[in-house]
Amino acid sequence: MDVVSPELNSSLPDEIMDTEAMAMEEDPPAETPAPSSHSAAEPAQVPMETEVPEIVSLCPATAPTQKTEALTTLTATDSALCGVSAGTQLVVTSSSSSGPKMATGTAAVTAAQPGSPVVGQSVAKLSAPFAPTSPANHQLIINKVAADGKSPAAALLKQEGQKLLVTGLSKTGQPIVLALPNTWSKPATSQGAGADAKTQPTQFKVVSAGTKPITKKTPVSTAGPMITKLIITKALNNKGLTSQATVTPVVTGRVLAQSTPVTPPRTITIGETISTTPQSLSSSASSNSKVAISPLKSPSKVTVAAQPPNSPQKPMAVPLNVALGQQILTVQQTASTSPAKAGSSQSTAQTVKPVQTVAVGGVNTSQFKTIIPLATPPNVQQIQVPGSRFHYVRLVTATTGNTAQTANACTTTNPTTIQPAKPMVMNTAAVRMSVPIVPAQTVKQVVPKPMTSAAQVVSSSQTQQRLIMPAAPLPQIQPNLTNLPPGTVLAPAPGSGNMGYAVLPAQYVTQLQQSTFVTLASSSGFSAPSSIQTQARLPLNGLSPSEATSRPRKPCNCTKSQCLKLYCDCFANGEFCNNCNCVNCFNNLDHESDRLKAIKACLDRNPVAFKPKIGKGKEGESERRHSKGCNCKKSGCLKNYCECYEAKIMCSSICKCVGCKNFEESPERKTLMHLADAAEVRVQQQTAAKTKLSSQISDLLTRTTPAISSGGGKLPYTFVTKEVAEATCDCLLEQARKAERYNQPQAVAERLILEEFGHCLRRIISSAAKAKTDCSINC
DNA sequence: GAGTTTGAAACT
DNA sequence: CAGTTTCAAACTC
Repeated sequence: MDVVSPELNSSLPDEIMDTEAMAMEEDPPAETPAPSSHSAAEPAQVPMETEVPEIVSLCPATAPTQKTEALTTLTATDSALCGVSAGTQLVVTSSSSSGPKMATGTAAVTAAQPGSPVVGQSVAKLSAPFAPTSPANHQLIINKVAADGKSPAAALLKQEGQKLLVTGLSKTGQPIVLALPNTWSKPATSQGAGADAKTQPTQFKVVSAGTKPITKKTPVSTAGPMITKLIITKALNNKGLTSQATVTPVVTGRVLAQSTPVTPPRTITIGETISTTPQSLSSSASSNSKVAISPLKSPSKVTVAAQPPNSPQKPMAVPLNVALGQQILTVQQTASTSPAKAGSSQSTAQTVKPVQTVAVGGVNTSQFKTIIPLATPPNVQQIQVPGSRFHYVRLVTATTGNTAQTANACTTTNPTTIQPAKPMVMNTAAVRMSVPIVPAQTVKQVVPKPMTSAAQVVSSSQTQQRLIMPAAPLPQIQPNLTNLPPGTVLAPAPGSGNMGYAVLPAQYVTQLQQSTFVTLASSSGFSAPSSIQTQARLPLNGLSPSEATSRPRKPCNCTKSQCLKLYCDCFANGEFCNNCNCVNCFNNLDHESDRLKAIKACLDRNPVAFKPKIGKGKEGESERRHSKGCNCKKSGCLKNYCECYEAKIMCSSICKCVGCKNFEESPERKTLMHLADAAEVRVQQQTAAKTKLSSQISDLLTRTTPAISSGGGKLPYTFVTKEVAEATCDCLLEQARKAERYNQPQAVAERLILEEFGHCLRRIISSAAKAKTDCSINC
């Protein structure tokens, strides 16, 4: 598979690079030692990267004979994993044998495939010594085994009892879930197979969706620095549910190639079945028991959003039509609502999951990395990088053969959901695309706005999405990807033909994420909503995640900038204009070329133009502060003209403002804050009151809604019917006549009438209550 | 809603 | 880098 050129890699954001950094150039696949050898104590030399915990790359070398395609790539950074990589060998064994039979407790990850070459030497090694077992059980168990059983890495894992959940899709769309149980430390039964038999490795259950046959052998990218993140790439051979899992080549760095026959989706669970760890997604970020695979410094936690296995029982297919160029790709997402099935080989669902989401959670949920590859070629991987406003989409082309296969799989899975679409003709060489596409705030759980441009994503429903990319080749622009806003199309990687880097607009991703998350939520039993929201909530420009999430993007009103300058908030936020009031807007895919140029121009002027302005301040200072500081002169920094005030932060030492009143002790600021708080409270109260009133009215209507009787409109619970009103009036008139008859004063007459009215009301109410009671009894 | 004010972005 | 202009949002009436 073709991979991004080194140049592009170098230009990628750090987060991305970290993920990719694992490139295992050192060990060509062919030279990869046999799995058995890996099981030995020989520790792989893993390049350590900075503070980030060493990353383990579970990338088996590609067997010379294997023709494979890049599949699922899991990237994770974790101390535990790092420890593993550094000190121990990771053998990934995919095996159909039942999980219980698998050895557990060691630091080795084994991928079962007899005879399959294993692991890159650079780090963790993937070996495949599993006796192929029952096909029905498409479990891949990755056992982490210390070479000598005393590996520090193993110890680390045991000590922390971390949990690793990795879910992803193979390139062919097969979901792969790696779950590292928090029961790391718990010794399990020894594994009889492989060199790991002596060890007591913790079990990794790897269940993946069936893979497709890959006809093409793609080059593996060796370029790029060593990754600090864990990259697990694996292809499973599920052919006919009986085939052996094949761990193939891996990719150092980026894309893994692998050839495997198409099979039902499999879920790879490390350590535990998904069903046993339902909380993983939702609570992963906050759970200390989990191993954090994070590009950031989160040594103790690794949270990887899992892509739930397809479940035949309740498949939720989310077809995604992607038009790249003039071609349309159909991507279908299938979610399973029955997590228990995840671990079983029967996961079976014939469907292929095109979308892969890998969320690498940092500490406290604020750091994530999400990769959502689309099953169809090119695979689209969404990467949510912690600390970045943008979401990155990684597009990996697949072979045409795969494309057809994917389409078929989708059809098989859920024909009704499949959208007629042309398979995209891709170059045989796979191209990885990594570009920021969406500001974090856009990844919120809100209904995406409909795209106004035909060239943009069209979402006809929650289950259908269409990405349309410009047909014309885009300029060979390779802006600084680190700060690249959405919508950019990058120059094609060498050998990738026309393929380029396409940046999807925020809406695209929002929609895509929604569907993906829904899929995740419905399957595997995780509390998807929470996890999704957690993932989606990244700090944006100083706004708390909740704020960013709840605040809808304001439409711009640009008239002269064509929305291609930072004046435009949409553009500045890396979004396409959508439902805006702008005039002559170029901030859309219709003008992708111009947009790219504008982006490049902005980046030329300011390399960090698209980075959040609100970031962490110096130590000891406020947690959040404006990266550049404001320059207010007249507003006293107490109006929204001031970017600091607007972000609800106080001015800092780097501000150049004049007459600043936006500081902690400022009485004006306090007053404003109080007023603002009071106003907010009022609004909340009003909202609550309205809600309550509405609820009460609704409830009242519900309770008093009369059932129409057959007799002409009489309603059992109606207090005042026509007859009752007439009778009441008669009573009142009778009182009036009585007063008149006895020449009573008017005041007395009025009193008599009112009293009678009161009597009538009481009788009406009493009758109504009785009728209601009777009805409730009879009905 | 029109006009004004404001400060960031863009330009020189 | 500083000064000026442009621009769109925030604000006022």
